[in-house]
Amino acid sequence: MATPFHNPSCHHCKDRFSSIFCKAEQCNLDQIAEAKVCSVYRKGQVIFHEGAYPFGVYCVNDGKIKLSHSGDDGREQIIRLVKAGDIMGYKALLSNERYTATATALEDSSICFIPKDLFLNILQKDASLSFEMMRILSSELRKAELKITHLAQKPVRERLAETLLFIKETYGLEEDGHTLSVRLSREEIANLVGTATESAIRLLSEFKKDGMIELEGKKIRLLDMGEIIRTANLQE
Amino acid sequence: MATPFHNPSCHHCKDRFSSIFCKAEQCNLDQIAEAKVCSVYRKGQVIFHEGAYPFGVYCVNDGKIKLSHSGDDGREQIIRLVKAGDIMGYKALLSNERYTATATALEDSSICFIPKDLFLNILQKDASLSFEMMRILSSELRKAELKITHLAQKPVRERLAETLLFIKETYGLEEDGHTLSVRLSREEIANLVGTATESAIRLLSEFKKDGMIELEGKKIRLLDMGEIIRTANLQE
DNA sequence: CCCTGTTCCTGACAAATATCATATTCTCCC
DNA sequence: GGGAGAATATGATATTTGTCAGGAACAGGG
Repeated sequence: MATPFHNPSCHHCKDRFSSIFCKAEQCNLDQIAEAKVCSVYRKGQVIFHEGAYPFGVYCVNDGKIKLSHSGDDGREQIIRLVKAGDIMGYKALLSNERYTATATALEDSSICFIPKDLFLNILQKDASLSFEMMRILSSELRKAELKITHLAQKPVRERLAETLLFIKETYGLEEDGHTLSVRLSREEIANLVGTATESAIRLLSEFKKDGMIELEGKKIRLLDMGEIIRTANLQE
Repeated sequence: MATPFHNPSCHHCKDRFSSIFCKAEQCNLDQIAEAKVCSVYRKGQVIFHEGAYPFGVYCVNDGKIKLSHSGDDGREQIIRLVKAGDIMGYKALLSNERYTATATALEDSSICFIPKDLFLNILQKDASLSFEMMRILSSELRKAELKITHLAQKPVRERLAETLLFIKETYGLEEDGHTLSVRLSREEIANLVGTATESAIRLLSEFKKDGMIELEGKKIRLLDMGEIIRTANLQE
């Protein structure tokens, strides 16, 4: 299972200015810093499971995580990519229901756990934290609705290009300025796009043939951003 | 344009126990009751437009409204059906961006408008109201993510059956216990399902032939709920 | 190092769905 | 009531996408 380790301090967390907690009042931050438990999860490890009851909220200190639904026939649909500074598991907590998604580490990650009672308690007291929470929820909802529209209306080719851009937005590029700084299997890419693995593979090959990208194992280099954006056919 | 009329009182609103405002403190409710402006919108009228800036939040006193994105190629995707007691326009307000959806009345509706400053102000002060707001956002997000999974993984036939169930859940049935109490065009149904209008029409005909539903103009009667549920193939 | 299981890739084919064309029916307005 | 325009219905066809099959490349463990 996950390995606990010396808690990194919230006050020195490298994401303390970008995460939701940058809005929290100092005294509340102190409480969180004291109560939280941090653990290291290895690549592939599950942080929480769809169907389980939530006991708190997770704040990613470092690493990359995917959140996915397991569809009826067992196929996975990735609904969110989580990065350092992001929190996860709040939806289930707020609506007091079970997790609707499974969180799996895409690489070794260190993740802090904040107990339910404390988090909800602080949320009640700290208006600016709860406002920030609403902002996050609104923005996720907006993205989800856009994704619904695109799934319903855009062909796989456009959605794949869009997904590449989305991965870049989320996790950024490596030092070379081209390579996506996350390693995803073709199946994971397909599950992000919402298509069959073979279709994703085929289209990636096409993109490569067209000079838009370069493939080397799980490395994906975005060569022609202009053409990728054009292929994604975004208007909004 | 919309016709203003004598404001219905929040304190006697038939939805005061089910809407988000049932959680608000009394004094805040008073403020809202005083500041709000209510208007009647005729069927087909637009309440707010995608791309416009929000000046407040809308609370539906009576009627039925659709919220839709206009896709790149002009095809509409319906992302939410709104009923009496629901609020709308909060996403744009909270994230301080423009509307991402257009709200159109599906039938004559009376809708209250609550100015932005007041709403945000009260949200800051009233912890239980803002908690309720988070609950609503979480639940919408959950629904949106489920829809993403289904769009990506389920065939149109199943999604259509699911959509019929969804319409029933949202707007309920008429007195006969079978007829959906909303009149939607075939195109609107298709835009809810995320498919071509012709496909929706064809499948509705099939459902009818199979005895699951009965069609009479825009009236849809759900005859065999068991079979509809089975066709929707819901597991979650 | 080799073996084994997994992932990746490509081709052939099948199924699902969209598109186009054309009736038919409905609706609303004069 | 009659006519114009829209909505609905249905068939034929094209396109997109998924599925299946088989081989190549790769990764990890003994």
